[in-house]
Parts: sequence; structure tokens; C-alpha cells
Amino acid sequence: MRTTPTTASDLVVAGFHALSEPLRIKTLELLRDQELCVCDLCERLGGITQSKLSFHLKALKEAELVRARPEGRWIYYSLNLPQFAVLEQYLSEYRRFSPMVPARPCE
Amino acid sequence: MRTTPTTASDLVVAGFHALSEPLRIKTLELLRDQELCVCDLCERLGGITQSKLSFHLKALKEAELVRARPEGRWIYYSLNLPQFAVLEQYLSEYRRFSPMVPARPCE
DNA sequence: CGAGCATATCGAAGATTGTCAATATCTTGA
DNA sequence: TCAAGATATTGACAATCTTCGATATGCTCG
Repeated sequence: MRTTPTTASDLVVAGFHALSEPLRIKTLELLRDQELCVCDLCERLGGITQSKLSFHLKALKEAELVRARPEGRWIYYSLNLPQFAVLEQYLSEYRRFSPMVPARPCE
Repeated sequence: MRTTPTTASDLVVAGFHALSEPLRIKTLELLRDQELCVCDLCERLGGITQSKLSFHLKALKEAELVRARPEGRWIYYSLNLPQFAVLEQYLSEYRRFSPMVPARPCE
């Protein structure tokens, strides 16, 4: 099982994993506009079951892509933008060193 | 089963999926420096089996994160940087609309 | 306190993914 | 053409992820 990430690069991997599921993507896209509580998210995701959403929110939270803010009976979720920046940064590293070094012949 | 992505957003999801596995990440990081053939990659990844690497290369290729260039008996893999830019772009969309809209109370 | 709502967690079943060993395909060079 | 090397594919099994239903937890209000 994928355990809670400890190192920085675990967190990156967990982030990409979290982003690799359509329902989690839809969730993030909803949160892009505003903070939402679980029940609102459930509705807007077409009435999926609450435990299903909770499962996916957990993945998003462990990847630190979202934050949970309990308030009274509800828990409001919102994006954790700095972590998006971390992933973006990670990807940008690939473009920095253009690997246009051609085929060093294999033998 | 995850099938070859057809739509643009499928490709984004496939890209993040491809990035969510440590061995695939290591592979990409090796390719960041130079184009490499499968046998070189195998070695530098600590002698993993060839079929294992081939499996992961397939995921990377379907996500269009790498390209394969056959040359004679070998196949050289290299990064497909434009697709990295696509993912980066996707992530950057999240920061554009700051979702700092606070808790619209839930009831 | 007790009922009821919002959310999380758990265990089992189902689905997808990753690994491994074996084999197939393609290419080159003798 | 044949043998050998490089890579891909396949099928079986193992591991991980997702779903579902049930239940637990925590909060608020009467």
C-alpha cells in the first residue's frame, strides 16, 4: 500500500499519483473556484457516495494538494497551491538541461 | 485497464500516472541527461530485468513523455519535452484563479 | 444526555497495475 | 541463411488501488 510520504521525492510521487485519477482531477477542478465542504463536493460530483469521495480526499490530502479546515459540523477543503508549485517546479527541471545530447552509440 | 489515451485530458491523466512510479521517475531522470538505449538504462537502473524496464517504458511512451528512436539493433529513448510542458501548463492553471474565495457556508 | 447530521474508517470484494519467466520479433553480421 | 543480440510481448501470479456497505467518530442542537 502507498503509505504517507515522508521524503520530498515521495511527496512528489504521491502528488502525481493523486493527479492520476479522473475523479480526483474533477475534485481539484471544483476546488479551483472555491473552498467546498464534503457534502457540496459530493453533490457536484454527480452524487457519488460519501465514502468514495472521502477515500479520494484522503489521497489528495496526503499528497498535500488540498487542505482540510474543520468548522463546526463541516470540513471545508481547499487547494494547497504551494504544493502545485512544487510539482510544477519539479517538471520544469526537465526542461532546464535540454537533453539534446544525441545518441551516444551503444557500443 | 488503462488504455492508450485518446483525448487531451486522458493524456494528462496518463502523464501523471506515468510520473507516479519511482522506477519511471528514475528512468526519466536518467534520460534528462542524455538519450539512452534500453540496455544502458537497464544497467544504470541497477540491473533490473529487461522486461520490467520495457513495461515501464511502454507507460512512459504512451503518456508521450518519451520517444523511441530505433537505430539498427538498438532503440534509443529520449525525453519528449513538449509533453512535460503540457503537464506543467496544466498545473499552472491552478494558480491562475486564486481560489482564495473563503468558505461559502454550507447551509 | 440523546438524536441526528457530516465525515472518516474499516473489511471484503473487485479492478487495475507491476513482476517474473518464457518466448516472440527484429536486426545485424558471419 | 543462420545464430546471436536487443527489445517487446505474453500469461500467470502478486501487489496495490478502488469501490461498496457498514460502522465509528465528532459535532450541534434540542
